[in-house]
Amino acid sequence: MQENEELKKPYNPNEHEDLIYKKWEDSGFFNPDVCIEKGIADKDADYFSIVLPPPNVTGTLHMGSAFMLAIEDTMVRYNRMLGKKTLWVPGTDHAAIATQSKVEKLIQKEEGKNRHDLGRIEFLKIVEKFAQENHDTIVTQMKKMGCSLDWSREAFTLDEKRNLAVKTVFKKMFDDELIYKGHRVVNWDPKGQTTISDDEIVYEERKATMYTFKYSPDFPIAISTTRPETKVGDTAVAVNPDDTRYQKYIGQTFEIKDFAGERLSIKIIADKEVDPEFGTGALGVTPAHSQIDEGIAQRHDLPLKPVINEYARMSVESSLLKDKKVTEAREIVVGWLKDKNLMIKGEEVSQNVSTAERTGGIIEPLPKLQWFINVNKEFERDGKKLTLKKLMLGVIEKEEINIIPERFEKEYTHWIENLRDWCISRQIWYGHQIPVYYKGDEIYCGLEKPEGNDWIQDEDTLDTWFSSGLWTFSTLGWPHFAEASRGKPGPENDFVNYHPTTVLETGYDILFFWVARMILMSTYATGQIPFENVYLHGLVRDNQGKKISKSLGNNIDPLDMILKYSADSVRMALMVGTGPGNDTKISEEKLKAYKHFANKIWNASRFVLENTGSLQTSDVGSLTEKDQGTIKEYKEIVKDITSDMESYRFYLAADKIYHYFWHTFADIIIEDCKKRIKENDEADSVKALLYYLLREQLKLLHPFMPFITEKIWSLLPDSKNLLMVEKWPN
RNA sequence: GGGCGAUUAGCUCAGUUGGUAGAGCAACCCGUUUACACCGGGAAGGUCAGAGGUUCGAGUCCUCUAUCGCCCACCA
Repeated sequence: MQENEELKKPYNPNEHEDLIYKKWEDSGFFNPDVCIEKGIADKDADYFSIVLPPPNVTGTLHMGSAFMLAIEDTMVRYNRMLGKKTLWVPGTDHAAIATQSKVEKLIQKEEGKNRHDLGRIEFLKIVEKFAQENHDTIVTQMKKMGCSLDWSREAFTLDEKRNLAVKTVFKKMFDDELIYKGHRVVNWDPKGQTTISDDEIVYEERKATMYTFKYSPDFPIAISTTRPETKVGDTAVAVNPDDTRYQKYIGQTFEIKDFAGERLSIKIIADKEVDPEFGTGALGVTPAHSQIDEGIAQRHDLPLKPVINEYARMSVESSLLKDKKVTEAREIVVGWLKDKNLMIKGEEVSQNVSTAERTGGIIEPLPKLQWFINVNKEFERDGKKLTLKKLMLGVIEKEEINIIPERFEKEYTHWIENLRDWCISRQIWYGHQIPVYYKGDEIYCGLEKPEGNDWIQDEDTLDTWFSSGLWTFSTLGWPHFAEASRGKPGPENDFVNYHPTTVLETGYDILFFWVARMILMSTYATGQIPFENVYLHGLVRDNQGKKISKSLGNNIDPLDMILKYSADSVRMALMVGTGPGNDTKISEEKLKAYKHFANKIWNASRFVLENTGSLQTSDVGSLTEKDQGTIKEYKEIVKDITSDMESYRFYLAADKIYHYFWHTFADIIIEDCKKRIKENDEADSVKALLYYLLREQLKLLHPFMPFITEKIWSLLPDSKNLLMVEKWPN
């Protein structure tokens, strides 16, 4: 047969995949407006919408991204085949500090310059070029994976539309006094020269020495610390109110004339947070350089005494310590204590050191004037008193949002309950500049710079998660939308047509960073939940179970794997058997297994088409009783698979269709039909059965293995439309 | 310190609501006038981490223990 000439050759995915993707793109069916226009989706049909978690433009896609894309594209294709108005919005994330610090490292290495050598405008040009290059690679990678994203709606977290959304939300929060500027001890990253939020800290376990000493010979209480250099900033010693050893000193103030060249005034206070069992049971309070101590200081009205500056150097007058790096200062203070016979002991302990996630810098808690989102402040909404925290908790408690797997709901709730105010200002250049303007003592927050020449905009930029928190609605046209346009097609009406989104699919590792913040931002700014379901996937590990990373040298590039095994095989290898919230191991054996499966599909299709000739539609009614029974059994499988798809059990659905195709259809049904063909027995029934089962299974397989199924579909004598817009069987 | 997950064949893992233990890879035997050797058939391999409990019935539910892993807190 002429039309099946292509099937005679072995399946070569590289030859077909790009061409098939082009066909899909040209069809316009990635865009729901086109689907409605062409009658693929009814204009009154349900919608299925999902935003792509925007990959960071810091780099290119890894196996974890491929996993995410496979799951999401499977969902999207399935729902499109159900006839829903299906929208998957693509985009990328500027990733603020991550991108900036990466570019800073690059120019330091290549040109020996830092960002200040270049200036804000010049530096940003380089960052933007870097971002653009990565963006382009990422887009290519997503197309290679077969993602049916609506490229006409592509967004970037730092483009103009998203900037408008950011400014609008900021102003709303500012006016509601949920955003405030405050002087507080923040996490300062001396390496990145910026504040970071609590969530951007990673703890590294290191060995340290815990020193126990007295401030002066006549000071009555010994204290312990791993950071003696900060002790020049102490203004109190806190003890537990019930600790009988120290009760007599509570309320007294001791003047210490010389502590490593500094004068200290130490008040003895009682605070129940102090653990009498730990160390000496007394805590030296350093209000300026510890967030816990800051809290104690506030309760007891203690003065703040900053002794470390932004460069992690000592800012005290003591000639011993002035301008010394904290690590040097530590040695100096230890030496001084030993000299003066004040050191009682030093023992080795392991402790968690706070480091900045993106730069690796050791965090120095410092008092700084910064912008915060107040998560505990009450505000009115529809006559009810709310806080952002309550808003975030409520939607999970009331089950407006369903998290899959369920166990993460507990983790989410626990995290919110312990949430502190979110520091959103960053001293970096790449990001959304804070929409606040100053003129003398005047302060103005607004979308545009106010009239008059003397207004100066706040130099800081926003935490990247501020803009990604708006992602579900900033990508759908908010704040520009009109309720009256519901049901009318076109991107300008997306917010009313597609929000709340149906599902958010992302890694469990960013549940707090991102998912929680989207819930906060969306419920606050739009009054709508951002999504109805959250599907969390796990990490992709290597076949030894190790986390995949460039530094470990076990990095697997999805593009290499696609080239070697096909995009369909990569997708299947990632999907089969990996339930939500579970990590998966990827190995070449697994990829090979699904490459074999693709080959199986190709060859079985060849066999069927060679034997069914120009048969077009299967007249299932004329089948023998036995063959009708086979189809009945098959339909049970379809029902089962559909129910798995509906319940987000893609890992099971993929496995079931794989097994049915190979071990029932190919191994049993085809083998049986071979005999019947040879004996020329019930030829019409055999043909109809084979053609029907092949054609139907291509539909089931399509969301998982879109390329090969679309290719074979195009070779069927009766394929008129693209398989991607065929109806899912029932 | 608090929380969560995992423990099933040599290896990697499935097993959705409790109903006679499954797949892939590896190893073993047989098969190539063939849709496919990127294959087919067959056989082998498991007191489902351990102990106790609920049940007519437990890999699945409950309790405890052990080992491994992750997250959160951060004891100064």
